[in-house]
Amino acid sequence: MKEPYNQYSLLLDRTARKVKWYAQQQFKEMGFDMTVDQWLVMKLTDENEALSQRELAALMYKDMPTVTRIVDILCTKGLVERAESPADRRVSILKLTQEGREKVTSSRKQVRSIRLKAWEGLNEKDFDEFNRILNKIYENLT
Amino acid sequence: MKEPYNQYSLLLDRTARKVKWYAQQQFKEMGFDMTVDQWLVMKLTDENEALSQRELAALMYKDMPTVTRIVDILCTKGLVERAESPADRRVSILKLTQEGREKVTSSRKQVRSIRLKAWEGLNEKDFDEFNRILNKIYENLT
DNA sequence: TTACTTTAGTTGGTGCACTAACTAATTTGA
DNA sequence: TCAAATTAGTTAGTGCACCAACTAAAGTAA
Repeated sequence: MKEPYNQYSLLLDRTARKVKWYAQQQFKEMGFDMTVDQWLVMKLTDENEALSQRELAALMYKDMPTVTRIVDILCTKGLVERAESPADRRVSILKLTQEGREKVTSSRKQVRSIRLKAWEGLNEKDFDEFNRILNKIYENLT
Repeated sequence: MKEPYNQYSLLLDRTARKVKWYAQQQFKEMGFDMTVDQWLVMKLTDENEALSQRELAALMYKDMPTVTRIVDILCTKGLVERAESPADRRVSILKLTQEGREKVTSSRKQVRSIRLKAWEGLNEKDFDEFNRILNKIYENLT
Protein backbone atom coordinates (compact mmCIF):
# COMPACT_ATOMS: atom_id res chain seq x y z
CA MET A 1 0.00 0.00 0.00
CA LYS A 2 1.47 3.30 -1.01
CA GLU A 3 -0.72 5.34 1.33
CA PRO A 4 -1.70 2.92 4.06
CA TYR A 5 -4.96 3.59 5.86
CA ASN A 6 -5.47 6.60 3.67
CA GLN A 7 -8.93 8.05 3.72
CA TYR A 8 -10.15 6.16 6.77
CA SER A 9 -10.78 9.32 8.71
CA LEU A 10 -12.82 10.67 5.84
CA LEU A 11 -14.86 7.49 5.80
CA LEU A 12 -15.42 7.70 9.54
CA ASP A 13 -16.38 11.31 9.36
CA ARG A 14 -18.78 11.00 6.46
CA THR A 15 -20.45 7.92 7.94
CA ALA A 16 -20.92 9.57 11.30
CA ARG A 17 -22.42 12.60 9.61
CA LYS A 18 -24.67 10.47 7.45
CA VAL A 19 -26.01 8.60 10.48
CA LYS A 20 -26.77 11.84 12.24
CA TRP A 21 -28.28 13.31 9.10
CA TYR A 22 -30.55 10.31 8.59
CA ALA A 23 -31.84 10.46 12.15
CA GLN A 24 -32.43 14.18 11.75
CA GLN A 25 -34.44 13.58 8.58
CA GLN A 26 -36.58 11.03 10.37
CA PHE A 27 -37.13 13.43 13.23
CA LYS A 28 -38.29 15.98 10.73
CA GLU A 29 -40.64 13.54 9.04
CA MET A 30 -42.25 12.57 12.30
CA GLY A 31 -42.77 16.24 13.05
CA PHE A 32 -40.29 16.09 15.90
CA ASP A 33 -39.00 19.60 16.24
CA MET A 34 -35.54 19.13 17.76
CA THR A 35 -32.03 18.07 16.96
CA VAL A 36 -30.65 14.59 17.57
CA ASP A 37 -28.31 15.91 20.24
CA GLN A 38 -31.14 17.68 22.02
CA TRP A 39 -33.12 14.46 21.97
CA LEU A 40 -30.19 12.53 23.44
CA VAL A 41 -29.93 14.97 26.32
CA MET A 42 -33.61 14.50 27.06
CA LYS A 43 -33.41 10.72 26.81
CA LEU A 44 -30.45 10.52 29.20
CA THR A 45 -32.06 12.98 31.60
CA ASP A 46 -35.14 10.81 31.59
CA GLU A 47 -33.17 7.63 32.27
CA ASN A 48 -30.84 8.93 34.95
CA GLU A 49 -32.03 10.19 38.27
CA ALA A 50 -30.47 13.47 39.46
CA LEU A 51 -28.12 13.79 36.52
CA SER A 52 -25.52 16.56 36.59
CA GLN A 53 -24.20 18.23 33.49
CA ARG A 54 -20.79 16.69 34.02
CA GLU A 55 -22.25 13.20 34.19
CA LEU A 56 -24.32 13.96 31.14
CA ALA A 57 -21.24 15.12 29.26
CA ALA A 58 -19.52 11.83 30.09
CA LEU A 59 -22.49 9.79 28.88
CA MET A 60 -22.60 11.71 25.61
CA TYR A 61 -18.82 11.87 25.13
CA LYS A 62 -19.16 15.61 24.72
CA ASP A 63 -17.40 18.43 26.51
CA MET A 64 -18.98 20.68 29.07
CA PRO A 65 -19.42 23.84 27.03
CA THR A 66 -21.30 21.85 24.42
CA VAL A 67 -23.57 20.34 27.07
CA THR A 68 -24.14 23.74 28.66
CA ARG A 69 -25.39 25.09 25.36
CA ILE A 70 -27.65 22.20 24.49
CA VAL A 71 -29.18 22.35 27.97
CA ASP A 72 -29.62 26.12 27.56
CA ILE A 73 -31.64 25.54 24.41
CA LEU A 74 -33.79 22.88 26.05
CA CYS A 75 -34.46 25.13 29.04
CA THR A 76 -35.50 27.93 26.69
CA LYS A 77 -37.84 25.50 24.97
CA GLY A 78 -39.30 24.57 28.34
CA LEU A 79 -38.39 20.90 28.04
CA VAL A 80 -35.68 20.70 30.71
CA GLU A 81 -35.04 22.44 33.99
CA ARG A 82 -31.91 23.00 36.07
CA ALA A 83 -32.22 22.52 39.82
CA GLU A 84 -29.53 23.21 42.37
CA SER A 85 -28.02 20.16 43.97
CA PRO A 86 -28.60 20.13 47.73
CA ALA A 87 -25.24 18.47 48.28
CA ASP A 88 -23.07 20.74 46.15
CA ARG A 89 -24.07 24.21 45.10
CA ARG A 90 -21.85 24.11 42.01
CA VAL A 91 -23.88 21.29 40.52
CA SER A 92 -26.97 21.59 38.35
CA ILE A 93 -29.34 18.67 38.58
CA LEU A 94 -31.25 18.20 35.35
CA LYS A 95 -34.92 17.31 35.20
CA LEU A 96 -37.43 17.01 32.41
CA THR A 97 -40.51 19.15 32.55
CA GLN A 98 -43.88 17.51 32.09
CA GLU A 99 -43.81 18.47 28.42
CA GLY A 100 -40.28 17.14 28.04
CA ARG A 101 -41.19 13.82 29.60
CA GLU A 102 -44.13 13.43 27.26
CA LYS A 103 -42.00 14.18 24.22
CA VAL A 104 -39.39 11.58 25.09
CA THR A 105 -41.89 8.92 25.97
CA SER A 106 -43.88 9.33 22.80
CA SER A 107 -40.80 9.11 20.59
CA ARG A 108 -39.04 6.06 21.91
CA LYS A 109 -40.52 3.48 19.60
CA GLN A 110 -39.94 5.55 16.48
CA VAL A 111 -36.35 6.24 17.41
CA ARG A 112 -35.67 2.55 17.75
CA SER A 113 -36.70 1.97 14.15
CA ILE A 114 -34.32 4.70 12.99
CA ARG A 115 -31.44 2.86 14.59
CA LEU A 116 -32.16 -0.41 12.83
CA LYS A 117 -32.11 1.07 9.34
CA ALA A 118 -28.34 1.56 9.36
CA TRP A 119 -27.71 -2.13 10.04
CA GLU A 120 -29.74 -3.68 7.24
CA GLY A 121 -27.72 -6.41 5.59
CA LEU A 122 -25.26 -6.50 8.46
CA ASN A 123 -25.28 -9.06 11.25
CA GLU A 124 -24.38 -9.27 14.90
CA LYS A 125 -20.82 -10.30 14.16
CA ASP A 126 -20.39 -7.19 12.04
CA PHE A 127 -21.68 -5.16 14.94
CA ASP A 128 -19.11 -6.72 17.25
CA GLU A 129 -16.30 -6.06 14.79
CA PHE A 130 -17.50 -2.50 14.39
CA ASN A 131 -17.41 -2.00 18.13
CA ARG A 132 -14.05 -3.65 18.55
CA ILE A 133 -12.29 -1.72 15.80
CA LEU A 134 -13.75 1.68 16.64
CA ASN A 135 -13.01 1.24 20.31
CA LYS A 136 -9.46 0.19 19.50
CA ILE A 137 -8.91 3.26 17.34
CA TYR A 138 -10.31 5.41 20.11
CA GLU A 139 -8.01 3.85 22.67
CA ASN A 140 -4.98 4.22 20.40
CA LEU A 141 -5.44 7.96 20.28
CA THR A 142 -6.35 8.60 23.92
CA MET B 1 -30.68 -7.48 22.94
CA LYS B 2 -33.17 -5.13 24.48
CA GLU B 3 -31.87 -2.08 22.65
CA PRO B 4 -30.25 -3.47 19.53
CA TYR B 5 -27.47 -1.42 17.98
CA ASN B 6 -27.94 1.12 20.69
CA GLN B 7 -25.11 3.58 21.04
CA TYR B 8 -23.44 2.79 17.73
CA SER B 9 -23.95 6.31 16.44
CA LEU B 10 -22.37 7.67 19.58
CA LEU B 11 -19.39 5.38 19.09
CA LEU B 12 -19.05 6.46 15.47
CA ASP B 13 -19.32 10.08 16.39
CA ARG B 14 -16.88 10.03 19.24
CA THR B 15 -14.32 8.03 17.27
CA ALA B 16 -14.53 10.35 14.30
CA ARG B 17 -14.06 13.32 16.59
CA LYS B 18 -11.15 11.66 18.37
CA VAL B 19 -9.39 10.97 15.09
CA LYS B 20 -9.78 14.56 14.01
CA TRP B 21 -8.75 15.79 17.42
CA TYR B 22 -5.58 13.68 17.42
CA ALA B 23 -4.56 14.93 13.99
CA GLN B 24 -5.20 18.48 15.13
CA GLN B 25 -2.99 17.98 18.19
CA GLN B 26 -0.19 16.67 16.00
CA PHE B 27 -0.56 19.63 13.66
CA LYS B 28 -0.22 21.89 16.64
CA GLU B 29 2.86 20.09 17.90
CA MET B 30 4.59 20.32 14.57
CA GLY B 31 3.84 24.04 14.54
CA PHE B 32 1.45 23.61 11.66
CA ASP B 33 -0.94 26.50 11.96
CA MET B 34 -4.09 25.22 10.27
CA THR B 35 -7.05 22.93 10.74
CA VAL B 36 -7.24 19.40 9.43
CA ASP B 37 -9.97 20.37 7.00
CA GLN B 38 -7.95 23.26 5.68
CA TRP B 39 -5.02 20.93 5.17
CA LEU B 40 -7.19 18.47 3.26
CA VAL B 41 -8.35 21.21 0.90
CA MET B 42 -4.74 22.11 0.21
CA LYS B 43 -3.68 18.50 -0.29
CA LEU B 44 -6.48 17.82 -2.77
CA THR B 45 -5.85 21.08 -4.58
CA ASP B 46 -2.23 20.08 -4.90
CA GLU B 47 -3.05 16.63 -6.25
CA ASN B 48 -5.78 17.59 -8.72
CA GLU B 49 -5.16 19.81 -11.67
CA ALA B 50 -7.74 22.55 -12.27
CA LEU B 51 -9.97 21.50 -9.39
CA SER B 52 -13.35 23.22 -9.01
CA GLN B 53 -15.05 23.73 -5.69
CA ARG B 54 -17.79 21.31 -6.65
CA GLU B 55 -15.26 18.59 -7.42
CA LEU B 56 -13.46 19.38 -4.21
CA ALA B 57 -16.69 19.07 -2.24
CA ALA B 58 -17.26 15.63 -3.76
CA LEU B 59 -13.75 14.48 -2.87
CA MET B 60 -14.16 15.65 0.71
CA TYR B 61 -17.76 14.48 1.08
CA LYS B 62 -18.67 17.96 2.24
CA ASP B 63 -21.33 20.33 0.97
CA MET B 64 -20.66 23.42 -1.07
CA PRO B 65 -21.21 26.09 1.56
CA THR B 66 -18.70 24.36 3.80
CA VAL B 67 -16.16 24.23 1.00
CA THR B 68 -16.76 27.86 0.09
CA ARG B 69 -15.94 28.90 3.63
CA ILE B 70 -12.83 26.79 4.03
CA VAL B 71 -11.53 28.09 0.70
CA ASP B 72 -12.33 31.64 1.84
CA ILE B 73 -10.14 31.17 4.88
CA LEU B 74 -7.28 29.72 2.84
CA CYS B 75 -7.50 32.61 0.37
CA THR B 76 -7.34 35.08 3.24
CA LYS B 77 -4.27 33.27 4.53
CA GLY B 78 -2.70 33.54 1.09
CA LEU B 79 -2.34 29.79 0.65
CA VAL B 80 -4.92 29.23 -2.09
CA GLU B 81 -6.20 31.29 -5.02
CA ARG B 82 -9.41 31.17 -7.03
CA ALA B 83 -9.07 31.56 -10.79
CA GLU B 84 -11.93 31.84 -13.23
CA SER B 85 -12.39 28.84 -15.47
CA PRO B 86 -11.93 29.76 -19.12
CA ALA B 87 -14.58 27.24 -20.12
CA ASP B 88 -17.31 28.22 -17.65
CA ARG B 89 -17.47 31.52 -15.88
CA ARG B 90 -19.44 30.10 -12.98
CA VAL B 91 -16.56 27.84 -11.98
CA SER B 92 -13.68 28.71 -9.70
CA ILE B 93 -10.50 26.82 -10.42
CA LEU B 94 -8.42 26.38 -7.28
CA LYS B 95 -4.66 26.73 -7.18
CA LEU B 96 -2.12 26.72 -4.41
CA THR B 97 0.10 29.74 -4.04
CA GLN B 98 3.84 29.23 -3.80
CA GLU B 99 3.57 29.37 -0.02
CA GLY B 100 0.68 26.92 -0.04
CA ARG B 101 2.58 24.44 -2.16
CA GLU B 102 5.55 24.59 0.15
CA LYS B 103 3.39 24.00 3.22
CA VAL B 104 1.74 20.91 1.77
CA THR B 105 4.96 19.44 0.47
CA SER B 106 6.79 19.86 3.73
CA SER B 107 4.02 18.23 5.76
CA ARG B 108 3.33 15.07 3.82
CA LYS B 109 5.67 12.73 5.65
CA GLN B 110 4.53 13.84 9.08
CA VAL B 111 0.88 13.48 8.16
CA ARG B 112 1.47 9.90 7.11
CA SER B 113 2.74 9.04 10.57
CA ILE B 114 -0.35 10.55 12.14
CA ARG B 115 -2.52 8.20 10.12
CA LEU B 116 -0.69 5.09 11.25
CA LYS B 117 -1.11 5.78 14.95
CA ALA B 118 -4.83 5.02 14.90
CA TRP B 119 -4.25 1.52 13.50
CA GLU B 120 -1.74 0.21 16.01
CA GLY B 121 -2.69 -3.29 17.05
CA LEU B 122 -5.07 -3.64 14.13
CA ASN B 123 -4.32 -5.47 10.90
CA GLU B 124 -5.20 -5.22 7.27
CA LYS B 125 -8.20 -7.48 7.66
CA ASP B 126 -9.57 -5.16 10.32
CA PHE B 127 -9.11 -2.31 7.93
CA ASP B 128 -11.08 -4.13 5.26
CA GLU B 129 -13.88 -4.93 7.70
CA PHE B 130 -13.91 -1.33 8.82
CA ASN B 131 -14.28 -0.16 5.26
CA ARG B 132 -16.91 -2.72 4.41
CA ILE B 133 -19.12 -2.04 7.42
CA LEU B 134 -18.90 1.74 7.30
CA ASN B 135 -19.57 1.81 3.60
CA LYS B 136 -22.55 -0.48 4.06
CA ILE B 137 -24.01 1.75 6.75
CA TYR B 138 -23.48 4.74 4.51
CA GLU B 139 -25.23 3.03 1.61
CA ASN B 140 -28.11 1.94 3.82
CA LEU B 141 -28.91 5.53 4.67
CA THR B 142 -28.39 7.12 1.26
C1' DT C 1 -34.03 34.62 -29.84
C1' DT C 2 -36.71 34.12 -25.64
C1' DA C 3 -38.36 31.70 -21.76
C1' DC C 4 -37.46 27.56 -18.61
C1' DT C 5 -34.40 24.76 -16.17
C1' DT C 6 -30.20 23.47 -14.31
C1' DT C 7 -25.74 24.27 -12.26
C1' DA C 8 -21.62 26.61 -9.56
C1' DG C 9 -21.04 29.16 -6.06
C1' DT C 10 -22.29 32.54 -2.17
C1' DT C 11 -24.74 34.29 1.93
C1' DG C 12 -27.42 34.09 6.21
C1' DG C 13 -28.92 31.68 10.14
C1' DT C 14 -28.65 28.05 13.54
C1' DG C 15 -26.40 24.35 16.02
C1' DC C 16 -22.39 21.62 17.56
C1' DA C 17 -17.03 21.11 18.76
C1' DC C 18 -13.03 22.65 20.72
C1' DT C 19 -9.88 25.89 23.20
C1' DA C 20 -9.07 29.23 26.60
C1' DA C 21 -10.30 32.10 30.17
C1' DC C 22 -13.36 32.91 33.65
C1' DT C 23 -16.57 32.52 38.32
C1' DA C 24 -17.89 30.36 42.25
C1' DA C 25 -18.06 26.51 45.27
C1' DT C 26 -15.60 22.71 47.37
C1' DT C 27 -11.66 20.06 48.88
C1' DT C 28 -6.97 19.53 50.51
C1' DG C 29 -3.17 20.05 53.38
C1' DA C 30 0.19 22.51 55.88
C1' DT D 1 -8.04 27.47 59.85
C1' DC D 2 -6.98 29.33 55.93
C1' DA D 3 -4.40 29.57 51.49
C1' DA D 4 -3.82 26.66 47.37
C1' DA D 5 -5.60 23.48 44.29
C1' DT D 6 -9.49 21.27 42.24
C1' DT D 7 -14.05 20.96 40.34
C1' DA D 8 -18.83 22.32 38.05
C1' DG D 9 -20.34 25.18 35.10
C1' DT D 10 -20.40 29.45 31.98
C1' DT D 11 -18.80 32.68 28.38
C1' DA D 12 -16.24 34.13 24.26
C1' DG D 13 -14.23 33.16 19.92
C1' DT D 14 -13.38 30.40 15.90
C1' DG D 15 -14.40 26.73 12.67
C1' DC D 16 -17.32 23.19 10.53
C1' DA D 17 -22.22 21.23 9.10
C1' DC D 18 -26.58 21.78 7.38
C1' DC D 19 -30.66 24.19 5.44
C1' DA D 20 -32.75 27.62 2.66
C1' DA D 21 -32.66 31.34 -0.30
C1' DC D 22 -30.14 33.75 -3.44
C1' DT D 23 -27.08 35.35 -7.94
C1' DA D 24 -25.24 34.59 -12.15
C1' DA D 25 -23.92 31.75 -15.84
C1' DA D 26 -25.02 27.70 -18.95
C1' DG D 27 -27.81 24.66 -21.18
C1' DT D 28 -32.30 23.49 -23.44
C1' DA D 29 -36.24 23.82 -26.34
C1' DA D 30 -39.93 26.22 -28.50
